[in-house]
Amino acid sequence: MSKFKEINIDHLKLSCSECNLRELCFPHGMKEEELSNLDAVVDQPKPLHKNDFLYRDGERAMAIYAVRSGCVKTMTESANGDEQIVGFHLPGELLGLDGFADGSHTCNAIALETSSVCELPLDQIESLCHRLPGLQKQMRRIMGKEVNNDHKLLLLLGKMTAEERLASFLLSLSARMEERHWKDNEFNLTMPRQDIANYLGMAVETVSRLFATFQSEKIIDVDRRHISILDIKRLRSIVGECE
Amino acid sequence: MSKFKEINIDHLKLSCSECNLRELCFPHGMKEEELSNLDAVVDQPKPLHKNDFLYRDGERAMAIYAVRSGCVKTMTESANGDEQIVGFHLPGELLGLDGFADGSHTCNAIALETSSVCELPLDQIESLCHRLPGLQKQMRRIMGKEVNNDHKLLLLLGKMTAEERLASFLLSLSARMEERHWKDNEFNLTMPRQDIANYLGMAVETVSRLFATFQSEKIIDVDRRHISILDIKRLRSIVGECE
DNA sequence: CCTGATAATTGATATAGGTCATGTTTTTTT
DNA sequence: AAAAAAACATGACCTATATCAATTATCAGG
Repeated sequence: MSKFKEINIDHLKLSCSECNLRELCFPHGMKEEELSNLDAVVDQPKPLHKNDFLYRDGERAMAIYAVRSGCVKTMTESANGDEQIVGFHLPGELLGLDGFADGSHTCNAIALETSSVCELPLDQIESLCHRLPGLQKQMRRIMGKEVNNDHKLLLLLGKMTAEERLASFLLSLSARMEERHWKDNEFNLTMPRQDIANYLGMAVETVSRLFATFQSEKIIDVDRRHISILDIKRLRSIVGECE
Repeated sequence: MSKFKEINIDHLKLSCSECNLRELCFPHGMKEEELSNLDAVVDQPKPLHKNDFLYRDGERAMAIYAVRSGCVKTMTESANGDEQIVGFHLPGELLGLDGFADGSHTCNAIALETSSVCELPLDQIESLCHRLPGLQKQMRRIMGKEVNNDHKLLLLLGKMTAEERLASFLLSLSARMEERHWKDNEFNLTMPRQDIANYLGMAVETVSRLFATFQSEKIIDVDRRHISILDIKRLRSIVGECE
């Protein structure tokens, strides 16, 4: 038995000003006194478990969300039932902007593993943005980022080969790991191959085969969901980036 | 010689409150007195000619733009030089949000034909949104729409067959024609086949062949750039929408 | 610790749609 | 009006990647 008392950290609210993700998240570029205003409205509900929905297509949009830990995927559904994953959201990344157009979400947000999120309620955003110019500006930046992200993905799906897509995916993950001051050459995939395949617009089998190829070419090392990037230059040259 | 005096309509400013596109554009949902505030800052520079750039990738973002007449395409460039068209913007539709992330545009915006646009200068947006809650709300709606649009396109590129893509494209155009109270079953394409192909992630030849197939099946009538939709139900069933 | 279920790999085969080549029509330039 | 250049169409062929099938590895629950 531990001599420490067990406490339920679910109910411990971590303030934005103390959050180590603040530079990636809502608070980016905000002043100290603005942050305390933000803290007052940001809620942290209990964590999501694997496969829990954060929100569903068609549901009324109540908030925008920031991932605090774990990973959340967003996916659109088509008329005839097939789905396209449009994003994997890592800690510090935001989601829920799809509800801005007409007040209802247009995609599903599902936790890939146990994850906690922070909520910024929509009904408070208006007044909050009015009081905090920093937040207003950050909101615009966030949306711009989302749009740019989507554009990159459109380019990937529209113009790249399967090999380029997977290389691009790994590079994107690596870069985002670095942003979080985590190891950028060694990380775990939080999603199954199926989800990677769906996101990149190809078949699972192709993902498997490409992982095998990259491994045999000593570009990466794959152990189940654990990825080590051995030759990032090769990855970059595959997607066509000059050094 | 005409007995009427020639006037340069380029310098005639049409106010937002009088614009017949106002319900699709910035003014949507705004009150009468808010509109006059909007009018005061919206600029209408001289028209763009075919192939003129409205803005370029990397350029500092100065404004967000609304198409008033004509059509403007936006395209992203990849590291290795290939391009993906991410949108065709019809009158009343907005563009330029890609500059919100870090103040610089990340795509090129090019006129497909002689087009005029209205500009809402970025440096005035902040104070204007502060004064006009209606604009603030509309800005959010606009961004949500952009995100939803991109998601639909991701689904198209990630999951649909060439046939479904082209059908989907025609249906989207038709719906947008209707929004503008134009004929929704008969319209002219403003873009060459090459651009359609690029946008839909396929080869020009495939676009040509599919137009021919659709025509032979009496789904549409194609005469060069003129499209008549003969059987919209068939188009809907191709993309998998139930009636 | 087993056991069915899920996830991942690997091989064989098929095909949607790309690429190449050629011809025609339309548009632009001189 | 002629020439050059785009834009578009159509046929023949090919390839990247999907699909199908079978096998192995991993995981979640009793």
